[in-house]
Amino acid sequence: MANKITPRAQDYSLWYNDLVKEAGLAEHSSVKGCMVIKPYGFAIWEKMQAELDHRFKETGHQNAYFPLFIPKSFLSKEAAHIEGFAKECAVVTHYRLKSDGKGGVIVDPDAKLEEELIVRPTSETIIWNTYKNWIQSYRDLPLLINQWANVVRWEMRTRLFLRTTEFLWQEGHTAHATSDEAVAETRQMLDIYADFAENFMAMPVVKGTKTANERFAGAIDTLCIEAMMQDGKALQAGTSHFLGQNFAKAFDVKFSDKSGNLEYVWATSWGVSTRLIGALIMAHSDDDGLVLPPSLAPIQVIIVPIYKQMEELQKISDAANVLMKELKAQGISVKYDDDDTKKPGWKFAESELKGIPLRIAIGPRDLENGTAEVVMRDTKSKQVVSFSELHKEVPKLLKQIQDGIYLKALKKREENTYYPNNWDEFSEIMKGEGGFAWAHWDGTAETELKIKELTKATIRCIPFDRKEEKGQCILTGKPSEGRVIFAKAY
RNA sequence: CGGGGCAUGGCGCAGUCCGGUAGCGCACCUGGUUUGGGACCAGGGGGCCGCAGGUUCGAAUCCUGCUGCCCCGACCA
Repeated sequence: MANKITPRAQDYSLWYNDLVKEAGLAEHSSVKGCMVIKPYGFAIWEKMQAELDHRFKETGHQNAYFPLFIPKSFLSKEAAHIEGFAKECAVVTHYRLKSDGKGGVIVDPDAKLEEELIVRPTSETIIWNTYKNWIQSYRDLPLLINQWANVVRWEMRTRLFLRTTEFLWQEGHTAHATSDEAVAETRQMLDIYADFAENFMAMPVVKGTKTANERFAGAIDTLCIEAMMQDGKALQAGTSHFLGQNFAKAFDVKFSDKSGNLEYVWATSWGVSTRLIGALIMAHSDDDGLVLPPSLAPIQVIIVPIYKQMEELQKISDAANVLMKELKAQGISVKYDDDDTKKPGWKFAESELKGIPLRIAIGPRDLENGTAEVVMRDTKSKQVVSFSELHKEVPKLLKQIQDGIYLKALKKREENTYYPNNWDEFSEIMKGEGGFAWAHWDGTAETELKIKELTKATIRCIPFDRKEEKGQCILTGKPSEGRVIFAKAY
C-alpha cells in the first residue's frame, strides 16, 4: 500500500500535516497563516456546529451577529483586555485603493480612516458596547447570546486548524443580574463543552480552572477543558470565562433591580473553535488516515461493490440500495461508491484515509451467500455479516466504534498521567514522552513561569476533581493544598 | 523577529554546480483489457520555469534586486 502519510512514530508533527492535507480537510492558502477549509473538513465543522448550536438553544441562548470591525477606542476600554490582545491585532487604516498608474493599485493616502478599525480578535468590546443599549432593567436579564463568526489573531507561528491567523468559532456572551448566576452560567457552558467533547468527539477531557497566567484577558476566572493528544501534549479544547463586572464597568452597562437601584451587570463569555478539528485528528487518527467518531463523521458507512461484469454490478447495486434505504431510515449517513473508474483496493484505502467508520464490501461471493464484509475503521477488524442482519448490526457497530475510540483515548491518557512528588521525577517526565503530570505547586505565578522556563511545561488547569492533599511544591518545596496538572501544550 | 527550506503543466518532483529544442511520476482525455487491499497496455492534451532587471549569439540554469509560502524557535486559543 502506497502510504502518503508520514508515520506518527517518525515525525508526529509531519504526520499531522500530511493527514490534514491528504484526507482533504484543509490546505494552506496563498495568504500567510490562513487556511482553506475544504468540503470534507468543513462538513465535520458543520456537524460540530449543529450539535453545539442545538445544545446552546436548549439552554436558552439565541444567535446573533456583531460586526467584524471594532473601533480602536473600544478595545482599550478594558485595561487587561487590551493588554492581552494588542500584540496580535490586524488594523484597518484606509478604505480605498487607487491606481498606481503602472497597472497596479496602491492604498489611497487620501482615504485614511478617522478612527482605525480593529479586525475582531474576539468580540467582548463591540458586544458590551451594544449591550449597554439593550439592558436597562432586571427584566432584560439574563441576556443569553451566541454568535458564530470568524476572528483574526495575528500569530507569529501557525498550524492548520490548531492555530491560524483567521479561524472560525462561536463566542457566547451573556449578561446576568447576579454574580452567582453568571458563575453558574460559566460552569454550565463548560459542562456542555465537556459533554460534547466526550460524547461526540469521543475525546476525554479534564475540567478545571486556569491559573492567573493562563487566564483570558479581562476575566476574573477562566474555566477550561483540556484533552491529551496521542503525543502526550495537552490541548485546550474549550474555555468559559466569568468576567465579573469588568466589561459592564468598562462599557457602563447598568440595570435597575427590583428596588430601583442601579447595578452593574455580571458577564460571561465562552467559546470553541475550528481548533476542535485539530483535536479530533490528534486524538484518534492513525498512520493510515483519519479515525472519526461516528457521531461526527460526514459519511458513517461506505458501501463498496466488487464486480467483474456490469450485470454483477447491477445485482450488487440492487442489494446495496435496499441496505441504504434501511440505514438512512435510521438516520445513518451512507455512501454507495459505485464509481467505475476506481478499483476496490483504491476505495478501501481512500475510505481509511477519510476515516469513514464502517466499510461494507459486497461482491459475487456475498451475493451467493447472502452476506457482506464489514470492516471497522478503528480496529480494522473484518467480519462477515448476513445481509438480513446488517440493518441491525450497523448501528451496533457504529456505537461500538464511538465507545471504543473514547476508551482507547482514555486508556492512553491514563497511561500517560503521572503523579511526581519531586523535581527529579517531574523533569524526567517532561524530558520524555510527555503526558499529564499532577503535581504540587506553591500557587505563585513566579514558580509557574520558572517551571515553564525549565521544562516548557505549563499548568494546564487546576482540576475541579482534585483531592485536598497537603504537599510540597515540586520546585520550591513550599506548602500546597492540592495537585495541579502540568503538561507541554499546543 | 531570528535560523533554515522552497518557488518548473492541476499535484509531487528532476533539471540549476558545468548556459544550447523543458522532462519524469501521479492526475486528466480516448480506446481496450481489468475489478475481494491503492490495475495494466496503447495513444493524447496541457508549462509567462515566482517577479523585475542585468550578462550572453543564446538563460529554468550565471549575476543583482524583490516577492510569496512552508518548516524550526521566542508570543498565543
